[in-house]
Parts: sequence; structure tokens; C-alpha cells
Amino acid sequence: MSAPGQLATANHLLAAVPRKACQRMLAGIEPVELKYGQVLYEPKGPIRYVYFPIDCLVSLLTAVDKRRTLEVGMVGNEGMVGMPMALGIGVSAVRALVQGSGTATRMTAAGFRAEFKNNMPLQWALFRYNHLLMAQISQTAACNRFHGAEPRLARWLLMTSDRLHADEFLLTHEFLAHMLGVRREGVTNAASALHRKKLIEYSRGNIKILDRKRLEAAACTCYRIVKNLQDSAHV
Amino acid sequence: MSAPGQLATANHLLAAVPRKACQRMLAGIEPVELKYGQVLYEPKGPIRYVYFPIDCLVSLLTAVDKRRTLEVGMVGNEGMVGMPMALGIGVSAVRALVQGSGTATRMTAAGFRAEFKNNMPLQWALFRYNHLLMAQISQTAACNRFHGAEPRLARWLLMTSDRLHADEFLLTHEFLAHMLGVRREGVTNAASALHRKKLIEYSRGNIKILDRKRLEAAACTCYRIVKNLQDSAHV
DNA sequence: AGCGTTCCGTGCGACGGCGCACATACAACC
DNA sequence: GGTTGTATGTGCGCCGTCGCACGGAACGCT
Repeated sequence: MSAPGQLATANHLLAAVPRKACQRMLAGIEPVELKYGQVLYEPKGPIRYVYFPIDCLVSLLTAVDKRRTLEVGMVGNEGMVGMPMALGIGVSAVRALVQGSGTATRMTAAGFRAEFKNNMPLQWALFRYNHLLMAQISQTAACNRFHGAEPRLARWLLMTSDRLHADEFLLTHEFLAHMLGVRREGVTNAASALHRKKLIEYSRGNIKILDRKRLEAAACTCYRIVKNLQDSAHV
Repeated sequence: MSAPGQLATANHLLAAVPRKACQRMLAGIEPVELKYGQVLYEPKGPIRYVYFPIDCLVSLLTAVDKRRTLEVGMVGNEGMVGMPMALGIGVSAVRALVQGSGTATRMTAAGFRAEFKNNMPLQWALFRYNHLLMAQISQTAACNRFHGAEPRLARWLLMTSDRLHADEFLLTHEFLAHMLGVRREGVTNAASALHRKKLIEYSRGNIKILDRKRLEAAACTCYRIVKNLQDSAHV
């Protein structure tokens, strides 16, 4: 298998595309390094590329004002960033922020449009993913309303861990606050509570999951609900 | 124009379908009366029909447990209920609850699938609507996290009014509590606050908007954000 | 070594929502 | 026309979060 081919199939959606169609796609695909903090789209901004994460992680954020933001979706190598393109829309409704550095493959909007039109397996995979993403966003909405900071933090760490395939990653309380829609101090409280229970440890922007099993027990059931949905759809 | 034809084009999505293709669709379309409280889908439940509301209103709800639910989306005659079908998915992720009685047209899942496959204008309209719905859900998620009960109630009443084309409708505080994800007493408080400001009046399940302009000022900006998005997409 | 910056911990008053209990009020129906 | 049921108003203690203001701690740089 060629290197680009490896890159392509390291993303679940691209892996769902038959090899023949995949070969044709490779012309339009290029690998990119995405770095923590990078903004891929802004609300109402154009979608110049679509991204298929390999080992990076992208957050979808919605804001109500300049300083209050909330993560509504999380995209790892099970998905694609730029879903509006799969619906024929060229602008993003949300901010897409790189939350974990790593590699991805990308296509230009035009290249994607051309390929997508005639690639039925890709269409099917993306539509199915679109449905999962909506389910994730909906569940997150209810979760953010009803659950406290601590269970939500636990859930968020688990979701991140799943997508980065790692139990240790770099992010500050400040950053987490913007994801969870709480104050920085709220994150500190929740995190230190999880630390007291020996579920995680952290220091200066580095967070490590110590006990995944029990961390899941500390998280709200929203984690399992969404995860079961995604696992069952993976086939 | 025939009566079924009128029914069809009273929904914005169906109205976007050219007359010729529309005639072909009519065979599969039937009008139905939807009544307040009726549940069209349950989470993980099958989608037997898709619905195109005419003058009724359907809420999309997500739950975190038996008694705590939250509205994530609202569908009137600008949309369709059963969007997963447009993505090739036969099960719903959310509960679809009739919030305002009225008429709709519906198609069987099989009938819709057959028509949708070859009807490009319908595809385009539904994909665009799907994108708007995601934007609505995302904004609602952030709104539910950051804004208090009173602005959210104001926003909710305005959105309902827009979709029912009426300034008076039937719903109890209890019902609103499930939509907004707060206690019944919380709704009572917020409602009486709006009443004191002479923006609304209500009695035993009947709510009337008195001053639309100022009610919009009392609502959070999320109302305008979503409405502007939808208006601009309507073309 | 010294300094600034970033990241994290903590304390405090205020506010809003929760859960509960109960008081009212209107409606419908024998 | 009194009973029952549903819809709404209100009070109270509790808890989580907010906004703010610090104090401390680790790192990087010169």
C-alpha cells in the first residue's frame, strides 16, 4: 500500500471508500499538519478545504458572545471537518478549532465537490456520519444543560481520549473552560475533584487519565449514549 | 391548482420542488392532522413516515433521563420532520413531539426514499435545510448553557410565533418546562416577569404575545442569529 | 539569579436554578 | 353547586456557578 493510501485509510470515512474509487480520490488529497490552536473555519466563513483527521482532533464551537463559547461537536479520525460541504453548503455555521495537534488529509472544496458528486460510497459514509454528528450535538446540548461541571469534564476527557487514542494530552484549564462553557475556576474545581478520586492527574497543561474505568463511572451517561451510537454505526 | 397541490406547496421545502417533479410526488403524499402531544418518533425508533408541516409545529427533544428533556430543534412549515431519511438513515436520534396542532403532509419512508433518490431539487432543498437545522441545534445548545430562563422563554415564544404564524397559542408552563429544560416554577417566574413588562399575557395554557418588538429585545440574541441565518437561506 | 508569564489554587459574596411543600384559582362535570 | 382535576403562584433552604480578587507555583528567558 502506498503512503498516501495509508494516510487515506487511517480515517474511517475514507476507509469506507472502495479501493478503486479511493485511488481516483488520491489525486485531490494532500496530507497536512494541524497545530493546536489553529482555526479551520469561522462561523459564516468559507470552507476552503475539508479535513479528514488522522491523529489530530478538531472541536466545533458555537459562541453566544465574544468570550463565551461552547463545544458542540468533536471530530477525530472517525469523521470529517467541513460537513456542510457534503450538503452542498460552502460556509460553516461553527468555528472549527484544532484541539489536538496531529496530521490530517485535506481536499480543496472544489476537489471534494467534484469527487463527492459521483462517489456513492463516500456519500453514504458522509451522510451516515452527518447523522451521528447531529446526534452527538443534540446529546451534548442536553448534557450541557443538565449536568454539572465534573461529570461533563469526565465525559469530555473520555471522548478526547477515544479520538486521540491516548490517555495523556495537552490542554489547560483555561482551554477546557471554553469547551465546557464554564469558568476557568470551575474547571480547576472539577479537575481537582477528579484528581482527589485518583482518576486523573495533571500539571501545567498536561492531563493524564489514570483510571479509565472509574472515570467513565464519574462521567454522565451521555458518554455511553453517544459512544454506543457511534460504535453500533461503525459496523 | 389542485387541493393536494396547495397542500404540497404550503410547505417551503416542497414548494422548492419544480411543478413537474412535484406532480410525480403527489401520489405518495397524503395530508394528516397532527395533534398536540402526539409523538412521531422516539429516540432509536423507526421512521415510518416523513412529515412536511403546513400549519403545525413539531419539537425535537433530547433526554438525559426519564424526566429531564430539552428541545434541541423546532420544525414548522419551513422544514421536514424525519431528516435522517434524507441521509439514508431509518431511525431517529431524537423524540419528535407535536407541539402545535395542525395539518401536515406525509410520505411513507419507502415512498420518500424512492422519490428522494431521483429528485435533485428535493435533495438540494433538504440538504440545505439539514444544514440550517444543525446550525439551529448548535446555537440552541450554547443558548441553553449561557442564558437564563427569561430570555430563553422569550426566544422560544418568538420562534413558535414565527412558525405558527400566530401570536397566540396553547401551551402550559409544565410543557414549556420540558422544552426549556427548567422546572415548571422557573417557567412561571420567567413568564410572570414577561407579563409584568406587558410583553405577554397568559392564562391556563393559553399564551398571547402582546408586544412582539419588545419581546424580541427581552430575548437573547440567539433568536436573531438563527433567524437571520434562516431568512438569508430562504432566498 | 532574577524576572515575567503562564498556569493553577482558593476564598467570598451574589445570584439563579433546584426540589419540595403548599396555597390559590379556574374549569369541567355530574 | 360542590367535587375533582388541572394550571398557576409563592415561599424556603440548598447547592452550583458566577465574577472577582488574590496567592502561589512552575516554567522560560536574559
